[in-house]
Amino acid sequence: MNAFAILGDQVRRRILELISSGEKRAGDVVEVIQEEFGITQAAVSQHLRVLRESGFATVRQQGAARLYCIENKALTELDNWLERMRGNWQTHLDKLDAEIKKES
Amino acid sequence: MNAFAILGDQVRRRILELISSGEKRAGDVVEVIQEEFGITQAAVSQHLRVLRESGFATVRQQGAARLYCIENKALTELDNWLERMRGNWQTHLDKLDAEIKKES
DNA sequence: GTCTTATATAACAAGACTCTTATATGATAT
DNA sequence: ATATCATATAAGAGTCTTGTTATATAAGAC
Repeated sequence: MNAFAILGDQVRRRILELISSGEKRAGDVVEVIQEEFGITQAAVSQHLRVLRESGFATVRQQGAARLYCIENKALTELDNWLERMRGNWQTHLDKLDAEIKKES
Repeated sequence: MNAFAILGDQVRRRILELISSGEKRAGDVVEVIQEEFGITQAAVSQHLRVLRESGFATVRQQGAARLYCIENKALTELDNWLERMRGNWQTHLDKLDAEIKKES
């Protein structure tokens, strides 16, 4: 799965939001997601795994708990792509502008 | 499909790149995608449809051809989300910084 | 050690996605 | 009107995703 596909899932986006402001225990994430989406602990854990393996999140053990934290490197990839798209588009608009000015 | 899911597909991202610098005939898009991904005209047409229906692209008829163009509104949605994520993350980092300074 | 708590994994079912081939539509040319 | 070109749609197959239940692992409490 590529970075965009990872974010294609609503639940994963929400998890990222939850861990983006700082470390959260897996259990706390589960609690919120369960309330909001009504899915099982297992399902949430699988999403956490996807985020881990794709580099969107990092984990560390703390006692019996596991703390998840967002890793902004992956977000950067997305951002770069959007930036490039916007760039192309803008170039196009600029050309149109130039056309219009030439005509008038 | 949400905006992120739309971009989850490699082919669709490539199509967006192709039409981001200005209008392109469906046929021209098909040609490039076919060469790069080896899929049929029908498959490309289906992706174009997804992009159309999700608001990522607009079309207009020109003779027998249909011209596709990127619509940047949808990209904005993604951008906003990334911005917000980065914001949360940054706030978190700032807090850590403050912590460290207090300690030293 | 045994029990409990926190989390991950396995196996599988249901549904969504993305192709394919075949066919339809709609514009242009003759 | 018919043929052709450009593109879209339909129906179906295979695959991928995302859930579920059941179970495993691993840490801490007693």
